[in-house]
Amino acid sequence: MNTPTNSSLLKGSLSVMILRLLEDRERMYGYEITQKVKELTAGEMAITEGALYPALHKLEAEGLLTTETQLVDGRARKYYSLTKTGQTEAAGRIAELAAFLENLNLVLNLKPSL
Amino acid sequence: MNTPTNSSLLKGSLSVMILRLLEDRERMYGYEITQKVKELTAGEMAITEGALYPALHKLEAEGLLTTETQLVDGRARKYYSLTKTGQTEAAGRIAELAAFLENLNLVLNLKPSL
DNA sequence: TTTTTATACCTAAGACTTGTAGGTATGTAA
DNA sequence: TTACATACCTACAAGTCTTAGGTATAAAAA
Repeated sequence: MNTPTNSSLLKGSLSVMILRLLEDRERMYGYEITQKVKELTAGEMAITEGALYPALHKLEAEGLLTTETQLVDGRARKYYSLTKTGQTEAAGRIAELAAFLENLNLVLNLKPSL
Repeated sequence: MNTPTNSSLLKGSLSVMILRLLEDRERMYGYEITQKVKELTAGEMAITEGALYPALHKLEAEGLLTTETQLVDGRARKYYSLTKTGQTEAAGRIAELAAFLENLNLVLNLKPSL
């Protein structure tokens, strides 16, 4: 397994990534999220657990996520899903981030390098 | 003057925006940067001065920027330019951010909404 | 003439997110 | 039996940003 090149996230993006992943899936558990992100980015992006779990707990406290714990192969998994409020909020926050990224690109004016 | 819709930045992007703007320009002063960002984003993105000036000072302390103060119309302007080190570092940090943004898009998998 | 707006710089305090660095525990492979 | 993958967690420090002030000059509006 190769070491991720991007060790740090842009602060504020993690919770939106979580919400976006859960928009497309019924439910996910924490460890699964870390693996899915690695998979989607070909190992280039790593979600640290020290950031992930507090983020999940905060989204749950905000009422955007609900949990159900399940025992699989003798190990406890905590599945997270979007609440109804979470679905609405997710759409809003994702749109907000998308708008920001468009503006960021306007400022950066990056030339296509490939 | 319309109120910016994006009140918050993705933490970490500001310094790269500054470096990118200075890549294309000999020199800029703080206030000019805030106006240029507004202009480029049609007023949607606002750089707060409370974030901008500390960021400029840090980049200068890191040796990436140099300053020259000039009096224009009775008001002092502090012009910032990239140092030689700054030019190298700018290229690196911009590439790093671009790579991160690509990975972020892979995770977000945003559908074209317009 | 006085007040407001635009220009132009600055800092302090607090909120918030993240990385580092630990910890616990089970199942499986070496 | 040792290491690795799975699976959860927290405390602390570092860093960036927003909010909310401050100072000062020039020009425009009231």
